Amino acid sequence: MTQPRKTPTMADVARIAGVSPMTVSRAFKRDSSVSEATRDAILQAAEGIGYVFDSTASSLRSQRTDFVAVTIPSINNANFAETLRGLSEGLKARGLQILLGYTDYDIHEEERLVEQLLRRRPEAIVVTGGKHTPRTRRLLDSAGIPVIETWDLPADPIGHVVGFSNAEAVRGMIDHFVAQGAQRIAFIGGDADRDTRGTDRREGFVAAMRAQGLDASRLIDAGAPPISMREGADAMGRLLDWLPDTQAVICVSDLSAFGALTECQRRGVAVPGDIWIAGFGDYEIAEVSVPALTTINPFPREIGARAAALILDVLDGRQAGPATVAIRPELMIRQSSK
Amino acid sequence: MTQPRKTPTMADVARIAGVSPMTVSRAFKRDSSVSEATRDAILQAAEGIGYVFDSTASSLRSQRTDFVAVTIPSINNANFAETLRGLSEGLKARGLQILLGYTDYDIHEEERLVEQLLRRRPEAIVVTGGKHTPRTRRLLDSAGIPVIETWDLPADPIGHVVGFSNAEAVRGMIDHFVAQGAQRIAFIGGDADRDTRGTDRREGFVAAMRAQGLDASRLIDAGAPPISMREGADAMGRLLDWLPDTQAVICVSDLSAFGALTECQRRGVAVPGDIWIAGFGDYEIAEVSVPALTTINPFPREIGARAAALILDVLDGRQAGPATVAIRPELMIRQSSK
DNA sequence: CTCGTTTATGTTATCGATAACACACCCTGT
DNA sequence: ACAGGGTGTGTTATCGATAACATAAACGAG
Repeated sequence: MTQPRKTPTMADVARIAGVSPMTVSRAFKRDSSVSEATRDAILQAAEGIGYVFDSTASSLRSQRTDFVAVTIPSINNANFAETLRGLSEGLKARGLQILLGYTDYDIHEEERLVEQLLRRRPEAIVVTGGKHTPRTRRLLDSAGIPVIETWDLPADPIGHVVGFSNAEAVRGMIDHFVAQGAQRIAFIGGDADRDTRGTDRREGFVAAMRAQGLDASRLIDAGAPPISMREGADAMGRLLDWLPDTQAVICVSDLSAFGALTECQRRGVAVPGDIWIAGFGDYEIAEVSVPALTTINPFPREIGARAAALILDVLDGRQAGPATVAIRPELMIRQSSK
Repeated sequence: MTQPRKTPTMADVARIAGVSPMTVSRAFKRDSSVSEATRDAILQAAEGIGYVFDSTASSLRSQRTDFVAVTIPSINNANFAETLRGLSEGLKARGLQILLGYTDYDIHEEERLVEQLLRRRPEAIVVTGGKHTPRTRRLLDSAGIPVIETWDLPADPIGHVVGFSNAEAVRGMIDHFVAQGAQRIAFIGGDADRDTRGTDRREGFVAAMRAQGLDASRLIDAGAPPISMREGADAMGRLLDWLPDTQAVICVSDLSAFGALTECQRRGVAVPGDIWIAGFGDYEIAEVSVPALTTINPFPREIGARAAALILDVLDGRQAGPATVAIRPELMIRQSSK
C-alpha cells in the first residue's frame, strides 16, 4: 500500500527504454514484431518502475475488452460453479476474462445485472436459462455480441444455446421408477415460479406422470430457491406425514434429496427399502452418501466448456448462424432407488 | 443478435434529446443537477435507440472503474462462495462490481491472476490468505489501492486484514476432544503445502497436540486441495486400517469429514460410539448429516461483509491506517463428537 | 432595480493505449 | 546494381465519456 506519486504509463516506460510508446505497446502484446532485445529492455524498464498495463485505456481504443459476461442464479451451487469452471478454462487460453454476476433466481435482478454487465462492453454474454424479462431480451438482442443461453432449451432462443430439456430429463427418471414397479411417485421442489429450471422439472414431472396414467398430485412445496438440504428434509417430513404410502420421490436437486434421505434416517424409514429417492444434478454428495443417490447428471462442466468453445468459434468467424448444442443428461442409477 | 450499424454513443442520445453530451452524462449518474424533464427526455431517447452506457470510456476519463478485484482459491467451495456473497452484497449498494478470479490453491497462479486483475485498475483488491509470491507482494504493495487479506491473520500483512488464525481454531477443537477424554487423535488433510490454510490447520494440530503432551503423528494425507468427500472417505479408510485404535479425527474441512463419516457407515464403525469426527467450515452438510458433524464456524459470510465495509471505509476516507479485523471462529459441537 | 446566488446547461481538453499509416533499413535474387 | 519484400520502429489521430471551467437564466433580497 505504498502510495507512489502516480501510476506510471506506457509513455514513462518508453522514455526509460528509449523507444516510442507504440513500441512499448507492441512489446506488451507478444505477437507483434519487436526485436527480442528491444522487448527485453522494455519489459525490464516496465518492471523497474512497477508499470502495470492499463486494460481500460487499451479497451477503449481497441474496442476490445476481452471480457465475457456470465450470469448464474447462485454463486453457491456446485452445478453452476462447474459450468463456470468449464467456461473459465475454455476462455482463459484466449485471454478472455469472465465478468460474473448472479441473479438470485430472479429475472428482474437478471435484468439489472445484464444491463450492468453490458455497460462493460463484453465480447459475449452467457446467461443461465431461457426465461427473461422483455427488456432483458431487448437488451440482449441489440447488444451486438454473441448471446448464449444455457441450462435450458428455449423454444425461442435469443441466439446460441447450450443446454438440455429439464422436463425431459425428469421424464426419464419417472420411466425408471415405473419400470421398477413404482406408481405412487411424489415430487419435492419449489412451488414458486422463481426457479425456472425447477419449475420446468416440476412441470415435466406432472406431464410425464399423466402420460403414464398416474396421479401427478403428490407435489411438495419446498419453498423458494435455492432449496437447501434442510428444506428438503422438511419437505420429506411433510410428505411422510401426509402421504405415507408414497413409493418413490423425485427431488428438484441432490441437495434436497440428501436432506430428504436424512429425514428418512431420522425416522427409521429405510431407503431404498421403504421408499426410493432420486435427486438432480449429480452433486458429489449423491455419489458419496450412504445409500448413494440416484440422480441425473446434466454435465454442468461440459455445458460451460461447450459454451466457451462456441464463443471462440463465433468470435473467430468459424460459426456463422446461431447454434444449438443439446446436452444429453445421463440417468445415474444408484442404491437409493433399487 | 440483430447487428445494428453501430453501437450508439452519448453524442447520439444528445442529438436526439436536443442537449449536449455533457448533459446526457449528468443525466446518467443520478446525482447531478439535471432538471427532471430533461432527464426523462434523455433517458427516453437513450432507451429509444438502445443506448447502453459505456463504462470503459467513463472509467478511462474519470479514473474510476468501480471494480473490486477478488481472488479465491476455488469457485466450487461453499465457504468461499459465502465470503463472496458477503462481499458482493456489501459492495453492490455503492455500485462496485466484483472482478473475480480463482487461483486453484496455487500462489503462482495467484501471481498471474493478481497482475491480470490489476490491469483492470480495480478500486481495491481482496485476496484469500496471507502467503504470496514475492512478485505478488510487490505488485500489491505498489498498486496504490487498498489491499485486504482474508481467511488468515498474516504475521506481516500487506495492508488490511479480515481473518482468523486457522491454527488456533484447530487448537480449540483439540481442547474439546481432550476434555471429552480422547487422547489418540488423528488429522486428515492435504499434506502438500499447496492449500496454505489447510497447512496452517495441520500445523496447528501438531502444535496443540504437543502442547497437550499427546502424540501428534497421526496425520493422514488426503491429497492435493480441493479435498473432496471421496478423498475424505479414502483417507478415513486408511486411518481405520492403520490406526484402528484412533479415538477422534479432525478433518481439514466438513466435506472430507462427511466423506470420513460415510466410510465409517460403510464399515459399520459407529459415530460417535466408536470414533468421533470433526470437520471445519460449518458447511450445510455438517448440520444436516446424521449424525450432525461437530465443526468450526469461521463465519465466511461475515468475513466478506466486513471486508466490504472496510473497503467502503477506506475509499470514503473514514479509515486511514491499515486495519485488522479478527474474526472469532465458533466451535459447533454436534452429535459426531459426543 | 440591481446585484449576488443558485440552477441548469454548454465548451474544451483530456484520460492512456493503439489502429492506421508511413518509412528507413537490410536482405535476396536476377 | 536495382527492384521487391520483409523487418523493426515512429507519427498522428482517435476510442467515448467527463473533469474543469464557463455561462445563461431565474430568483430573491436589500
